[in-house]
Amino acid sequence: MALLKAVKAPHETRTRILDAAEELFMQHGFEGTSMRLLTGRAGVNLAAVNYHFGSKDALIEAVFRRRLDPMNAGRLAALERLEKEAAGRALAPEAIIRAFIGESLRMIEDTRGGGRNFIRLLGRTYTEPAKPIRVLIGQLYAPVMERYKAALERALPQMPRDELVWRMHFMFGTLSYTLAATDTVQLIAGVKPEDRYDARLLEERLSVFLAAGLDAPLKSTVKKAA
Amino acid sequence: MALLKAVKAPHETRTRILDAAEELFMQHGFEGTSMRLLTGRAGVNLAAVNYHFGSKDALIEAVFRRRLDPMNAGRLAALERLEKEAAGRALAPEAIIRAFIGESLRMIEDTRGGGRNFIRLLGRTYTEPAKPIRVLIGQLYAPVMERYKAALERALPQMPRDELVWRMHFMFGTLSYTLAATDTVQLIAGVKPEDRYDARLLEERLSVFLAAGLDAPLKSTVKKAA
DNA sequence: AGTAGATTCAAACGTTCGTTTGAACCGAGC
DNA sequence: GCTCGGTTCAAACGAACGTTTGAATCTACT
Repeated sequence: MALLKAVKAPHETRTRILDAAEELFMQHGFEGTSMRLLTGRAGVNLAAVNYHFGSKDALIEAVFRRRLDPMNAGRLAALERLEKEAAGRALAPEAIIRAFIGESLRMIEDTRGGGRNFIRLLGRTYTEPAKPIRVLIGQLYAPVMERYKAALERALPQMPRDELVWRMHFMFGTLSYTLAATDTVQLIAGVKPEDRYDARLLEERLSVFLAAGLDAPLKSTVKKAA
Repeated sequence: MALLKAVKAPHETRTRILDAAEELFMQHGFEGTSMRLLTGRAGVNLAAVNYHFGSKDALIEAVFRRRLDPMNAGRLAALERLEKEAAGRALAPEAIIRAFIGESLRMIEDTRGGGRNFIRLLGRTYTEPAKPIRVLIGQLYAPVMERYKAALERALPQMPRDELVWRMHFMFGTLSYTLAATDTVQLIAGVKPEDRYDARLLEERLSVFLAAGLDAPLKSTVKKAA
């Protein structure tokens, strides 16, 4: 029957390539990772990437889709769960923030499944110069961002729309930089190594920091400097 | 006499190369920018980069040093000016933040001199995978970071050192992401185009947001989830 | 005018890149 | 037992890469 076909390791080669790509793209970037290095690490033939994915660019897209689609679905689900529980009452901004960042942070504890590799790769990619990748990321994120923007607008009805959009940018920047750069460019000494991958602690620190920034009182007048 | 040599355009070729590199590295990344594209844009011969800088890597380093050395010197000077004015009294955290980010933001208004290109390039580079570049950036920033960390420790004596270091990371991430990604990954729709390069407005928004996050009250106990 | 040093130039160097090719291999279905 | 679609393989493709070369050109000083 159709149900029984391909029992063992249905897409093993595909998966091995995706896993190796995740790790190597994170370490060396897209252009810095050659097909020979990648296929060597994955233990597959050089031609396997082009056979299974078509091209290197298509592989990059597949790497993102594999993780980002469920992650963003999780973000939407978390927000809806939150709104259901609230049953019409206003949501606390910090709860919305936690729903958004929690999904990323939980992946950073996943050392086995390679989720951490992906999260750090993702953080890198927000500032990626290559245009097709930027467009892809933008497309994959657009629905989530719209949804969270709407939720925050309801949670902070008194805040001007302009200001809220900027603060969302700030929040998003903090998250992506924290995920991507804390263990690469060590600009500020003093982070305890054991705290670096403690997702629970990081979620606490981030959400407290971000919630305060998001709720910061507006200065009604821009003070004029001398 | 030795004083009179090379009167007109002392290092014109060097400067043209640095300017082109700044722009192209920002647009296409380091590996995505070939020497042929770069020298073509600069209007110089293909061999000029190797003649004047030695190698592509050395050019990259020169690009950063040209802007980062004076920028970080400016940051140190701004902080010292602040402390001198305070004459021993405690500094407001927000003032320290403004001293730090102001130096970057002023460059983003410099469309003529290419400062904006560099600032955006810099934002990209914090998440750069290539190790030599990470090391270089770390070296160039280390003294400034130590200095600002000390200043913030004095301004916020009640805050645990661990927490402060993380919050500095968050702040730095927000700044670099904001500078790097505002017009590339437009994840959140709604930013008015005319506000995007208004350094004055951006400094207001950023410093209010960051100061609130930095000052956020600590949760004394990490609440336990079910 | 002549020369030495610095700079520019066109051309080529060897290497590595992503991709393609066509044969070899595999496991299930008539 | 044989065939056939799916997959893997070694080998090669042309293009693009960073760098080097050696002659040509320019500039400043005797």
